[in-house]
Amino acid sequence: MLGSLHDEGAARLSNKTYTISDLAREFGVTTRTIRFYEEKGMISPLREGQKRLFTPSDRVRIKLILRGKRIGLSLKECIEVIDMYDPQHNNTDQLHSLIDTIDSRRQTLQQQQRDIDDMLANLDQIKALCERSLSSYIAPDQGTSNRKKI
DNA sequence: ATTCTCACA
DNA sequence: TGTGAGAA
Repeated sequence: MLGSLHDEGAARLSNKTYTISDLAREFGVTTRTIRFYEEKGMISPLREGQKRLFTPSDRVRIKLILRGKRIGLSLKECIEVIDMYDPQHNNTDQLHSLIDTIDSRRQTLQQQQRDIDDMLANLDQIKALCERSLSSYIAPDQGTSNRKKI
């Protein structure tokens, strides 16, 4: 937020950079997570000594990774989509590929929904069995139960 | 505050 | 797909 004048080397070429904690804060993830993505080859921040320097482009990549994650894409799927982006062209290939990935995701989700519906139905069925079983026990004799103690 | 590595779910 | 601990 604050234009920083206190960084000797960093800001002189109008090259904005971010520290790992800058981006972690901005995106609401831990620094650990960002390092993890780097380890997976999803981003390649510059180095200044040991410190990572993230460029605006790294920042966008992280934003896209997180966006993909939100719709349930695997990290691998996120990369596949992102790496297909080519600023020089139409990116119709990328878009078609993304649509395929989304369709695939929908299929998985719908199958899971069917599985859940199925389990829910089974649950209800077994519960009904239990309740029938219980009522067959207490039905014969309800009057003289044991609640007169105290 | 950041980095790395190893372990762990 | 990440998190936590310990050391530098």
